Amino acid sequence: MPRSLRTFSQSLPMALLRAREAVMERFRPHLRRHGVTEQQWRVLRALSSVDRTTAGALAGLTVLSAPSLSRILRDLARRKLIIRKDSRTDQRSSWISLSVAGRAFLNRVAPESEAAYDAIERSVGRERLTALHGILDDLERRLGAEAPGPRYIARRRL
Amino acid sequence: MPRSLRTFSQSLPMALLRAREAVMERFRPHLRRHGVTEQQWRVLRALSSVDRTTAGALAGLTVLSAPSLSRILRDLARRKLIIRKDSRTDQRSSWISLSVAGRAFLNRVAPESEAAYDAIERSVGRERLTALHGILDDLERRLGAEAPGPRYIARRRL
DNA sequence: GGGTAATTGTTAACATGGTAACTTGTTCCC
DNA sequence: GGGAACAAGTTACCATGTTAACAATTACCC
Repeated sequence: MPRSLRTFSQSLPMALLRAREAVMERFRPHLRRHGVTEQQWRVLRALSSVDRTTAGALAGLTVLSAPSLSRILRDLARRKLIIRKDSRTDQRSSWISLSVAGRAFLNRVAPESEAAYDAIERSVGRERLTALHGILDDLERRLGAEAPGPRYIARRRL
Repeated sequence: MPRSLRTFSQSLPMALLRAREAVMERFRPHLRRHGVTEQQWRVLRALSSVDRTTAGALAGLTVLSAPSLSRILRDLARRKLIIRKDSRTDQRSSWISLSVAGRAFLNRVAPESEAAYDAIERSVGRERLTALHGILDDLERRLGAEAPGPRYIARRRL
């Protein structure tokens, strides 16, 4: 087996991509059934944990680029799942929060999501999942410290 | 700290996404400099390890959807980095392989990629990386076995 | 062997992701 | 307090993701 071959299948980005793909397979069906995309769901989930926030902070939390988030927020606002309210202190940005309908939507979908997650935990094992989270967090910390680049938005943990 | 909040930042899909993002940050600059997208690079890398293959198999290896791959192959063929040759036994598909130019391109870019990977290994630690690969593979095996869905293309390892 | 079903890959249509450019507003700092 | 640098968000553009429909070929199986 030539070295290059082993390298490709063992490459970290591919391994992370495949793993994430395998996990998302378990969530996509019911997100689809409820009519939200994966990214929209990320935004709603993030909003469910912060009372209110700005677009920039949301972009960091959800790992979405500002332009993508901008469109997603527009659509979610159209569907009345979120509310935007102008900031008084900074007219460039606005406060974003879940609407009552948005919170109701989350409460409707979240249980299925939890169930899927529980199934994953049963398949993989709690201790292995815990170990995985630990390593992923550590990797992120060790790699994330450098080369923030321009217009970097801190992807701080909640 | 409410439970939902902890759940979001600890969700496995988000953790995998953030980790992959942190890793890709180290590769994007030089891919960009060499004028290939992340997905094009995945295809070239996969081709570098298989002599020749079909579109379906490539889709599995690179975790790209068939339509996306179809476009990418068209573009890479236009740039003369790959070669397509009709199969004799099955006229629906064709054999895809790197061209000489494609191989030269890989040899030019791969060293930088290797250097980035080495830097990651130094930051994270070899044993931690090995452990991570092990857990990711295991997770994939445990989750991937079920629900293949229609038109499933086996994402078998190299 | 011949009709039906399944497979392979492509194209089309539309939503999304990312980069860069742009607009507007804010901060800095002299 | 005024001009330059910076920051937040949106828009424009192009590559990709996704779903469906399609064409061509092959496999099934009666």
